[in-house]
Amino acid sequence: MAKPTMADVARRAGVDVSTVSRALNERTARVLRPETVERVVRAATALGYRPNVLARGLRTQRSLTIGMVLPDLTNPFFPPIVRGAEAVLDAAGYTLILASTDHDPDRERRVLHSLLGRQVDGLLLAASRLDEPPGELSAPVPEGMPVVLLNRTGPPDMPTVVADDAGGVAAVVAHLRRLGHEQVGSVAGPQHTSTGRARLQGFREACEAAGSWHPGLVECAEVYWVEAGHRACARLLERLPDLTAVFAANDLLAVGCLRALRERGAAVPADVSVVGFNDMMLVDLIEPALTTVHVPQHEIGRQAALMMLRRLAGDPAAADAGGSPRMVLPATLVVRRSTGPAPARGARPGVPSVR
Amino acid sequence: MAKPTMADVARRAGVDVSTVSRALNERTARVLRPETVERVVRAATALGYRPNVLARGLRTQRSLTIGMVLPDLTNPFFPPIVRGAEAVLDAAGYTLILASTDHDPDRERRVLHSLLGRQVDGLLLAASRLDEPPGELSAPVPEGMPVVLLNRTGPPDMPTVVADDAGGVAAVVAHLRRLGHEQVGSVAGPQHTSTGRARLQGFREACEAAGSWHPGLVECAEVYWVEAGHRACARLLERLPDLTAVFAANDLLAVGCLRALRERGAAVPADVSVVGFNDMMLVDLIEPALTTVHVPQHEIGRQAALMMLRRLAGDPAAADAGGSPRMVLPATLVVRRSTGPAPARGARPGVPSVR
DNA sequence: TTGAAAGCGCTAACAA
DNA sequence: TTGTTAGCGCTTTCAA
Repeated sequence: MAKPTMADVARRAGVDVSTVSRALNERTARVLRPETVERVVRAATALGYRPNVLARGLRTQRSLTIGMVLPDLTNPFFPPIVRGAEAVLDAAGYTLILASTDHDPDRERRVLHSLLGRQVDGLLLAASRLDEPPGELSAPVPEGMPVVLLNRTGPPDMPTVVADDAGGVAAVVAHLRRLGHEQVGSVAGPQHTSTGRARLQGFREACEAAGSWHPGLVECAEVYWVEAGHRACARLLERLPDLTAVFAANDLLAVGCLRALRERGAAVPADVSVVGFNDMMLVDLIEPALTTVHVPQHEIGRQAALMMLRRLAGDPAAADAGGSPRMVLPATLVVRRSTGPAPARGARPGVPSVR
Repeated sequence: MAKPTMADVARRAGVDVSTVSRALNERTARVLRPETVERVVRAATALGYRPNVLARGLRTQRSLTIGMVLPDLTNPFFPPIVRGAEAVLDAAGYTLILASTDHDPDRERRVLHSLLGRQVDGLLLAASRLDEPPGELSAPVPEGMPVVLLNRTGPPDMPTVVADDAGGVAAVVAHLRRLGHEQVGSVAGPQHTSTGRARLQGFREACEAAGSWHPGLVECAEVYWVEAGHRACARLLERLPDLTAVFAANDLLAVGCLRALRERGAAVPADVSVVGFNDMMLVDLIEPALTTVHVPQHEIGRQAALMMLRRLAGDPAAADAGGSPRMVLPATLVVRRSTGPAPARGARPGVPSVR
């Protein structure tokens, strides 16, 4: 017999299926006579019985499944987040279903549609687009469907877990100022993402506080990818050849900056300092080891999942708090080799400075 | 009304649910009067109806779901594979469910159990352990459940997609010999993985062919991770201080080797050449850019998924072929900066050679 | 061309 | 303490 069902177990144990159901369910097993439970369990294991989670879900209206939507699993930023979320959801009996959007709103719609069709109990969104009208997602999510936003912001009434972008950027700018850099440029992230905006905003505010803000200091990359950073940095250097430091809104962009600078013969950090964001795996191994801002990815996933579980449990505390918890996890500067003292005045990129 | 069901659509369209079912199903819609279909479709969209895939699955005995088991999503090797598989499965209407084992047979068992409970239609296994008796998995997989192995080998009757490890390793050894290296050591991968074994085996054969084989040339890492590579390389150098080249069975291990060599003051590639395996993202950016063997990860995922689809379709061609297709995808050497000519004889690591 | 009815595997009243 | 019954949302015979 291919897949034993509850009826098979019932027959073998000489009881009704409902008794099997009760015996196999933690909560209801205690109402049965222990020897009955024993007999059922024995029959079940003998047959290699495995409950059909889908059938149960159909009956109980809970699939024990959470959908997680992200732009691209290939971006090293996401796997640790996934593992973090997976760890807590798995422990609670939930299964995670991943879906990639490739930043494509159309794909996001399709993907959301598919997840909803699979009756997910909740949605972890790491990819909501900011340019949608607040309160709307790119696909209609049913009333009351628990949603948690990760590393993105969205409608104010939606639970969110983000890293402290502004704090991280402020630390970066302070670090560079301390090293004597006055001309600090930035390769910003895509401005349809909330991290892209938040980090640019943070950069702007930090510069303004230091009295050195100028719109020309910023060049935006279209996506968080090495090539985009390369191009954006090239444009930036074209305009501001005297730059002594560049802050990239993302490690991948920073790597692109490193390349652009190398091509121009500028030494890092002797001529130009470079800072990234995220502290992705392996960026401590590139040359020079990248100074960056560490974002607690695993913890972001964990906390988002915990928030989701609270929602699913209908946590009264969460409701009492009067709205949506917005969790901001600290982002901390990690100083490595890609930043150094500003070159002596008058020195030019390409002309190795003596430090 | 929270979630409109087929009954809601039927009521609104003034037909029976069975008619709704027929109207909404490509295959059966053509038996209905076009205007009926039209009416049903209109009612469905008006209500924002979304078919319940779980309920359908319960009835049709197909969940349109494939489980993929892998050791660790955080290992950069896997995401491209996942995307490759996802791309073809998604196009065929299937959803992928990922599960991580962390190399723990116990977790693998649990994870498999969970996937089977979710009624997956097939299993993509990137993590079967080789030390299980052939023909057995670490959890009982039901008769007839389609299984495809990725980047691992297993029981001979099981469809498999692997990279050409032996060919890749042979190219590595040939490359190093051409550069004049005679003392080539290897930091091998964990020997309970098939890639670990295949690459060690390939290394051994290549050395034997060159008449330079010696068991002492190899040191095994316990896992594919930077620290493990670091330790293994340190042990290797302890024993063979005159080594001029080391082949690591994996890029992460190679990065560990780079660290171990740096600690000992050996320059790469001037004193010692280092080669990795896999061509993981970002290894072209570390210093020195890593010479490695490119493994077509995305393609591995794609092909495995295609194989799975063929199985699911009960492809007669596959059956006619008389057994399990075993696909071997070419692995190609990518020469970058971490390999160079062997240092002049007599030169010692730590003493910069003049080349 | 459409409707009626049964049933996928399970849970949860309600009875006994 | 256990069995009977109904039904979750859907597909698929079988009739009409």
